[in-house]
Amino acid sequence: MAETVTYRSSCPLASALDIVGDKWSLIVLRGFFVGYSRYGDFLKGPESIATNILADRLKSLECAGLIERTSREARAGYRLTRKGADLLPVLQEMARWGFEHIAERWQPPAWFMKAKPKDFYPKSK
Amino acid sequence: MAETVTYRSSCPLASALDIVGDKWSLIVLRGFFVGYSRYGDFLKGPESIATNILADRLKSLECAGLIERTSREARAGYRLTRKGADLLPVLQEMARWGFEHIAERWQPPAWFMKAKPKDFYPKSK
DNA sequence: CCTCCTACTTGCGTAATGCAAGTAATCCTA
DNA sequence: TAGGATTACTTGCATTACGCAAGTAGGAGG
Repeated sequence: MAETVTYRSSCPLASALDIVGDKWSLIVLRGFFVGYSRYGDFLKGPESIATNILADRLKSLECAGLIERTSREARAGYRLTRKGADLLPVLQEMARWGFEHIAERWQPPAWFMKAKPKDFYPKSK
Repeated sequence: MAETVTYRSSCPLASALDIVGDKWSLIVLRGFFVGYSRYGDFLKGPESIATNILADRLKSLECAGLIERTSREARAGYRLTRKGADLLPVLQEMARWGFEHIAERWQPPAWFMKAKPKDFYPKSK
């Protein structure tokens, strides 16, 4: 796994994709918005992510500053940072699009579509 | 290249990612919103996409119904369908996030941030 | 102490991406 | 209208990401 992100250009969209532009990162992020916080929670999601991919994604999201560990010890959980929580609108628009344009998708819950990034900011410390 | 999309789950977000969840699809889409329409246009973008990847992405986006060829002949251009144009909000939110959270990114142009998918719908026929 | 559970790592095969070169059908100029 | 330039790709091969199955390490409970 790469330790540092290398950007293809200075385009904000392209750079965002250099961080989350893969098959799994945004799925893992989605987990945080529905209340997941520990490794095992994500494994139980409906897409059945492989254990090595999950470990890898958690590391890269932490490395990119979108999530952080709740403690230094083993068996710690993870939580969103502001940077990570601020991706919520992207997930919302993507979910809206998927529901509208792909047949037979689950309807995104209203609470999810109405939520604000601030609702998921880490408790101030 | 796969001819048909296989969905990991019925989650609208996950399914959207099954279509555009890779390093390049949304970058190619971005091109259409800034006026690109032909193969060579996309090659000149700031991220220097490889020719084989571009050909592959154009095929898969067409296959998924996000874009269509302007004619059946060789040397044809491509254009967005409604389904493709409707992804604009996703790109906008991603660009907004990238500009806000990654240092020294280009500021997304105001016209881009204010644009509506309808502005890019194909001419009715 | 011994076993279970959680949180990972490792190994290995397949698929996606990246780079360079090649090709075929136009188009453009002389 | 011949011939080179241009456009729109394809092909081959190396590297990186993903997917599956199995293994390990360390704390928690009994």
